[in-house]
Amino acid sequence: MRLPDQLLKGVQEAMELRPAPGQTRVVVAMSGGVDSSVVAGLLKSAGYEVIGITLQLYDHGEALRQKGACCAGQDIHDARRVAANLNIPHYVLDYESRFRSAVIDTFAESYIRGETPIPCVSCNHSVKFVDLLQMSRELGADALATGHYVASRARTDGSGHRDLLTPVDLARDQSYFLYSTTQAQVDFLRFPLGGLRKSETRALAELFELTVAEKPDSQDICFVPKGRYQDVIARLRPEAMERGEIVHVDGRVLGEHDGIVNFTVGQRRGLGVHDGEPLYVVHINPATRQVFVGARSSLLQKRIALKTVNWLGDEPLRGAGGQKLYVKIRSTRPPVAASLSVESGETAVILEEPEEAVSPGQACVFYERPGSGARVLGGGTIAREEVLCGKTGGWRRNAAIQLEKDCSVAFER
RNA sequence: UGGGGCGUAGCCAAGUGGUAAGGCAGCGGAUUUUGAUUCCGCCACCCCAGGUUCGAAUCCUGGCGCCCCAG
Repeated sequence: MRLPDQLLKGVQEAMELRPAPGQTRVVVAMSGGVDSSVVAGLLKSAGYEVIGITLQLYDHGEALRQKGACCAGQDIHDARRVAANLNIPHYVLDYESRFRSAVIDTFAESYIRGETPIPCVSCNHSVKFVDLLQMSRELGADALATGHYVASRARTDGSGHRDLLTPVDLARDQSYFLYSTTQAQVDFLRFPLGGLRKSETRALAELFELTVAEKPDSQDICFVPKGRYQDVIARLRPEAMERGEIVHVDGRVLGEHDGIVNFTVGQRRGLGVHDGEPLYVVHINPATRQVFVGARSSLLQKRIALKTVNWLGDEPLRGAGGQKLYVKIRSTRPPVAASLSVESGETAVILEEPEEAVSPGQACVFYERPGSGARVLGGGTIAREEVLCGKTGGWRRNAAIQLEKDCSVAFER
């Protein structure tokens, strides 16, 4: 099959690799899905020397037939077939133990701490962009390409670095999951789908006659069979399933729950308690196993403290305090205006308008502006920094919402 | 054992003769490469038994249960 010259030229330009494609070796991270398969096809068609690598990340037994997963069982077969059809070398690497410690264990730890983790983030910044990237270098590759819907572009300041950008197809934007990618990793990575819409990718898959052309998009956590992540945690850290109180922010105990693992800040359903108006999880205290709930309005928050911040801006993070930017605190909503605060080593974001359900453990991702082609300036993990009131069991946050006047006992920062 | 009130889904609750609002909780689905959110859909023959009526959750009678006031 032959692709339009314009498309191939576009791919080459987006890759921004020095020698001609024929002298350039690119490793493609192939998950077995449509997107990364199309990337392999595109690069091969554009003349690059393509090597496909698929990571085997978790058990190939029970998850074998799971739909919408990646990186195990059927998906590995799919990737292998695609590579064979495209006539490119393909390797399957066993990263199970690495994945278990870097992603699955971390995932469980986070819930134990009363947070809501994003396994895709830790997978990207550990296994994929550290181990796989290292492997790519060892294979003599000039770049590692993935099927993520993000873009990147060489800077014009002569630094030799690249910027991470939001993609054309904002409905598919995956930059939220890639904020922790370091500058060095960004420099080596390429994202050939950043300029395409998902529908175009599907069309290309048809054109390449890929067996995965109609495969459904992946969904849910890849290593969790049947979407019950609680089961995974229960096996790893049973203490996350211990019962505890469900407490209204005004101090009333409304009921009991079956473990803090079942809750995330901002959650409404599945609480099992009622109070006339809808109740949302407002705070989780892992030490006492209390889950605090309250009205939707008590979820509003303007200041977001961050930890483990990754900064991709021009000047060092230290000097970036006060910088205006846009942030996303969840993957599926457009970024909102905010400013950066860097004080005595602590990074926080001050939102121009309060947001509800800022969930600790989730990501706060920085953008220079809304829309496509915007620079991703990094991001951080949303930290827990609430203050509990020992006296009444009531709760307040940042003094912004004062529910109790007599709060004196401040702990867990 | 005098007086008064009440009994509608798991909870709150509207409906006083015309064929059961709404909210909370729950369940199902859509959306989503995390978790959530959001959205859509589902969810009662009205304490029981008789009676009046073309027709009763609504009226009458009798039960049963609960609450309050009084002593």
